[in-house]
Amino acid sequence: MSDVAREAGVGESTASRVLRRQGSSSPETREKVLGAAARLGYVPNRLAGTLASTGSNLIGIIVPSLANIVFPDLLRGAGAVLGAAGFRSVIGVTDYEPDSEEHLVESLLSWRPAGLMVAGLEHTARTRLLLAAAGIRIVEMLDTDGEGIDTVVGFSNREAGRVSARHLIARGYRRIAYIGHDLGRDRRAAKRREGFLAALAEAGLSLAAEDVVRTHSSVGAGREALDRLLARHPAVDAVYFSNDDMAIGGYFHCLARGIAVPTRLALFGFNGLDVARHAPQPLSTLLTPRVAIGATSARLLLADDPPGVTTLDFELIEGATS
Amino acid sequence: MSDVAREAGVGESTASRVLRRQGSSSPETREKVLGAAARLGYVPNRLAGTLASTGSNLIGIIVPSLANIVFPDLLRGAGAVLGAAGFRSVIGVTDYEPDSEEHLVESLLSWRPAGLMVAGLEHTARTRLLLAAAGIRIVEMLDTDGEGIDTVVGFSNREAGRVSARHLIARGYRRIAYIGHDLGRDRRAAKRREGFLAALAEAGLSLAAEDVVRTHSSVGAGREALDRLLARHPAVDAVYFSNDDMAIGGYFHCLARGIAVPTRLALFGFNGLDVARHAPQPLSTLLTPRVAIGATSARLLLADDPPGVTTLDFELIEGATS
DNA sequence: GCAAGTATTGGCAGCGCTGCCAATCCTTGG
DNA sequence: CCAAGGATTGGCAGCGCTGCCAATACTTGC
Repeated sequence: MSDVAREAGVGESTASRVLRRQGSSSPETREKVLGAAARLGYVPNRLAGTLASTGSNLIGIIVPSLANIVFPDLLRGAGAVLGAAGFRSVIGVTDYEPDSEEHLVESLLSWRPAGLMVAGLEHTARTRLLLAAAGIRIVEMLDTDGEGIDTVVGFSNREAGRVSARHLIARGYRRIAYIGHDLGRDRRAAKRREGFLAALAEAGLSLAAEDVVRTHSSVGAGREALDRLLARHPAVDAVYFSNDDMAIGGYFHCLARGIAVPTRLALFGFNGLDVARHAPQPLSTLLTPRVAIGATSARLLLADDPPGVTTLDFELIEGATS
Repeated sequence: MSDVAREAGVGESTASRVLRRQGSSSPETREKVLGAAARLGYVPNRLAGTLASTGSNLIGIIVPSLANIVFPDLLRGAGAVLGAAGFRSVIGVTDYEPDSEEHLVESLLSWRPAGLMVAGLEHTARTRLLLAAAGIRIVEMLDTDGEGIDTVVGFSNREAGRVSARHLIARGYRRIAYIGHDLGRDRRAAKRREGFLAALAEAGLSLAAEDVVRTHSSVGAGREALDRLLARHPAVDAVYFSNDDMAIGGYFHCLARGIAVPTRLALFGFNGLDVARHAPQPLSTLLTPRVAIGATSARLLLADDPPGVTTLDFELIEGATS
């Protein structure tokens, strides 16, 4: 920057002020500085800028995965709001490992971000400590079943499970099964299952069958799981899937095997993915406002409201598979 | 850090050395410093660290979108390699706007990243200038049809289009249509279409019909486009889609309307998405090594090989829809 | 027991910028 | 024409760390 100042024949502070369009400067000075900067191909150094001033324009965002479109959707919503406000996102992917999350929090914090967004409420004790002590706004996303550190934006996964169960029960299904994926790591999916079981219990029912794969969720896994489950429990009349990826797999299995949906077997998912909504029979599922949660989280991160919980609820999509 | 040094009763440089596990230090000193750091809840400041030293551990990654799983896949591959090497990704999303890309490049460059990864070869003149002058490794991903700035990792989209056309021709289809999405912005999709048309021409054929939606690609758009196209051109016997999202939509339309695939109508996509491969009839498509491209790009970014083009080719999936 | 290493340590400049404050210039009103 | 007040400008410390170098402590071989 001092090169630019010299080239423009002005002081460093003046150059700095012009380049940041902050404070006052005469039009001629501005022109001189901008011209010099352009001539020299000057690219500011935000490291130095941020170090010298107070706040950075970096926002850390931590998600468990990028393989499931849910999280890119979240990033998309957040990125749009942050980008428009001149902020940049630094992404960390935990792979659903709490320890990995802890490292990422440390690592991202060392960049002195203006705020941190993280998916979920479950963290290691040290992660919570780091976040609480960071002195920046923390937003936890996608879940409201538990204690937040600062700001929380999402919905109740337990309630999502309950709503799904009540829907199936109301439709008359009684031999209801569950098909899920790695629940030890995906805590939100586990909460949905809990809520689902609780609502079944309230109706005097229990799970007719269950198949939980060890891998992460995928269409293929859902398809295979349903095949397995029906082989063992042919009397099942409805299946609740841990998410739409799995449910679409189940739906494909039914199409392939000529299993009538929903007369012979009902299917219910979670997320309201684009592909699920445009299937020949739109999948019955819960639409989650993922992009909106990302956007709202970003907005709250940049605002300075008091800590609190913002609920952006899911919406029941009746579909044609239940 | 000076607080930590004081608390530990050592000099700043010693503390710095211990905290970076670099250079030599006695076990006792190390213990003292680490203890002090833990007691004080010390979080290093990489801004200062990077400013004082030479290189940062930030890598800028610029993609056009997060709505299509292709790009999260790319990020996933890159992130895994980068994360393992202690690097962090700063993401920018251009929304397919070259000007937006230019701003992002500037903005990311101001963080003095150790390298920059960007999807595609098409940039504004100024973007190319900025990238070429940045003095860091630049990797352009997903396309090899054109001039790269430094390192290029991907495949030929034009060739992908050609291969797809030849496949359909070899299968005996002659009244072939194209269904695509916003080609002005998605240059790679446009190149595939070009290659496709070129191969048709080589066989003495031309497009029997075409429907290009203005929006970005989606299952719903593909479904509607096929409906429209068949209404106007019922004789079409095969459709090449701009990608699997669109093709899946087309497939769903066929299922819903009872159109026999591939006997009455063949469908061909691009990308080899999970959902497409597990459909009742696996979609005929080209599988692109997106995660591998991300990973390879990251690896080359961190290595210091000479500039060049690395081709990671797509693979023809015969599927059951052609 | 001593010189010649080798391991360990601390001091300090400086990375490139911004914030503060003082200096200078230009208006305006009387 | 002059003083007061605002606009514009420049100098310089310092953000928190690392790299360099000199100083000190400990080994080893003979």
